[in-house]
Amino acid sequence: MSMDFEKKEVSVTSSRLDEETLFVVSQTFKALSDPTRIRILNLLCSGEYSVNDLAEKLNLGQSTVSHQLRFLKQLRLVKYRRAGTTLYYSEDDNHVMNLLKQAIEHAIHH
Amino acid sequence: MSMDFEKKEVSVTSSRLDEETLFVVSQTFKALSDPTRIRILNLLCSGEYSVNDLAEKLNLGQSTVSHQLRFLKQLRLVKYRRAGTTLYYSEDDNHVMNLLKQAIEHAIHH
DNA sequence: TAAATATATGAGCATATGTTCATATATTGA
DNA sequence: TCAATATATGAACATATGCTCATATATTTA
Repeated sequence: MSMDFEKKEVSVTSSRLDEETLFVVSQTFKALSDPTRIRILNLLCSGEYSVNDLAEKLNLGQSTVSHQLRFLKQLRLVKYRRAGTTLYYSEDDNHVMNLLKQAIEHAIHH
Repeated sequence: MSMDFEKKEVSVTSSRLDEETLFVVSQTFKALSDPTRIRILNLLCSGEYSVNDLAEKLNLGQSTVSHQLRFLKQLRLVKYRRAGTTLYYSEDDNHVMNLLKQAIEHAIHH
């Protein structure tokens, strides 16, 4: 039925976390820790959207969306394609989107 | 060799996120967005530890660890067992621990 | 019951974060 | 080139966050 996601145990590579790994991991989760960013990423799951599209659909200010997209773009979680003066944003990190989807599924079904 | 973790696509149940789901998801990721909490949870992957154990092993203040454990306990990510005056903390949410492990694996191997 | 040990808690502080407002920049078409 | 449209940016502000210090609480043992 295809709403399955992985429940298999994950083995731990290293118990010690080096500084860089710690930073990357915390930054990744920080990106997913804000409701506005979650809503943006969740919408981008369903395709491309311009900044104004996102702002309208999510009822947010244009500036708010733009700031958050800059944040997400900096972490390479989203990318954009230009068409005239319009920028169409889309997801750019399957792994992180998968983490988000897992958390959403888990939250909904519990 | 067992350091595999899931890479399968996850399907999306709903494009609209209700307030509660949004809150739960953001809180979950917020818990994982701080280096100190990541280090604590990562250590708890390998078993039980008292507050002082955690503080020593991670070179943190006792109060810092206690405050963070309260945070994690409130979200039911950890639980504890009492033995005299000592409280032994351990993980209490396989799903969230799995999210953390996936992110760590991904960060290390990229 | 008092001392020792382990942990929890609250206040205070510095820093981080997210939004808003105003404005700058960039692209297109007349 | 100028106006229109879309987006980006920076400053300012309120709030959230995480750590430290001092102290409170709880359990055990003498």
